[in-house]
Amino acid sequence: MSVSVDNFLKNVYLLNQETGSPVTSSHLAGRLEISVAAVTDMARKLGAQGLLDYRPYKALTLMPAGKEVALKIVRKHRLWELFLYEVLKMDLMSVHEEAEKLEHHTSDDLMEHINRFLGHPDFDPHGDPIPGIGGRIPSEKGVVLLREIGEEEACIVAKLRYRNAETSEMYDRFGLKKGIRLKVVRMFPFDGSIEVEFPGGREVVLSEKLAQNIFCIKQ
Amino acid sequence: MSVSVDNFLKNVYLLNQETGSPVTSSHLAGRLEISVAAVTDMARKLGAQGLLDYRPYKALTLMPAGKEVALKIVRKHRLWELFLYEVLKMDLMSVHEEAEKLEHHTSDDLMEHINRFLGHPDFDPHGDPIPGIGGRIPSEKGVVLLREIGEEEACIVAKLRYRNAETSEMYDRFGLKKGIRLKVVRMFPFDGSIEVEFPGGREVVLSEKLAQNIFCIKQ
DNA sequence: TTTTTAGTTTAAGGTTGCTTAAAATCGCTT
DNA sequence: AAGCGATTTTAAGCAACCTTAAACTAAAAA
Repeated sequence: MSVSVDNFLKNVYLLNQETGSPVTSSHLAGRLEISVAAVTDMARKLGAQGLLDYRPYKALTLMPAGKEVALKIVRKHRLWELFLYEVLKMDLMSVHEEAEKLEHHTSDDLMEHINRFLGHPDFDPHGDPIPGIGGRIPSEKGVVLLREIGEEEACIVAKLRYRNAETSEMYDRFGLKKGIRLKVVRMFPFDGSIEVEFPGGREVVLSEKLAQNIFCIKQ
Repeated sequence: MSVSVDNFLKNVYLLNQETGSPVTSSHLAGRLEISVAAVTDMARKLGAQGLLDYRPYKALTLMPAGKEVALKIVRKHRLWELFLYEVLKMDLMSVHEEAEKLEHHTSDDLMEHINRFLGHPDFDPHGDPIPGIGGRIPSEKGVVLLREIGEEEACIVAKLRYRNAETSEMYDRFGLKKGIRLKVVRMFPFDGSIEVEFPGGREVVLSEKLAQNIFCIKQ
């Protein structure tokens, strides 16, 4: 499997997970930062290999073999992220970019050494589940979007979705971290923004766009 | 820098180090397992970029900028090898192949995190020196080829040069390891083979070809 | 139903890094 | 000094992955 193929399949998987909607060529092209034509090309090729269900003008769906490849790469990505963060003490902001490269050049054997070293973890430092070798995904019971928490209710941040360097920077700026306790003060239906209270009493308004990447567990 | 460019420069450097003789296109082609024509192509390209001193029909020499690239890759390779061996407890036989891939996809920042984690080491698990960031190479004072040791003299193995999976397997088979004590029993000028005694009295004859990869320190 | 338009596919072409095969050059031997 | 064998370069071409631009489709709007 080449890097391009791996990345293609991985992003079909992730895009579908994150949006919950069918993956179109243009979505994927945007995410991979390549032309739509290049997506069509690759999709047809992977279709022929039985990795992708490709039918002209239809949404892209992973076939079982393709999903297996995707999950393996996601596993490697998330294990690397945790390793870089926990063991090498790298900045949470850099681990994504590093893992993005390493994931494609890591043998299964090396990955299992890292897995063992980490003690077979279930979640990466952003709170995302690490798929198992068999493809099983650790459950995130009770984890919901911040917007699902009612006003005046408290919650524990369980997952801060990585979008790009900017989101990470904003998390940092606000002091948002996995495990932190937040109280939802007010929701503003007008623009979907949410006011929360940090431990210590500091109150902050989070934009809808940012809040959509914040997951937590009701308390 | 692409992987191919990195590998090209690295192997010009290593080939020159190991043989001590000028690096020809065919030598390099053999080592990189690509055609001689491909070497010429790349050499001309790197010449134009000021990385390599390329003149038709002449031996290949690194220019300062190219040597810098080469040393950086060698540094990354050897740091990774040590890390995989010491921290992740991987097999000495596999670390080379893994490092061969990782070295090209590791940022300077990540590398320094690993360097720090390892305590700024000077030698990799095969005993090869790890170039510093400035390109300084830790000295290997007193390290000589096994054949330089006189008969009836003892020495400590300092370095077992990695050639391929087979050499590693042979080291294993014989029980050759960095730090082990050997006594040279006899040298056979006929075929260059060397008879050595292991701790415990076991005596073994090593072929010239194998012995040429064994370095040690006189005792 | 027809038209519009957003989205997708096809077509033609570029770059990188490789290949094989033919031509050129080097430098040694006689 | 000329020729020969070994090495290197040039030439032509291929596969992967990408591009832009033109042609096409599908599904919503008129």
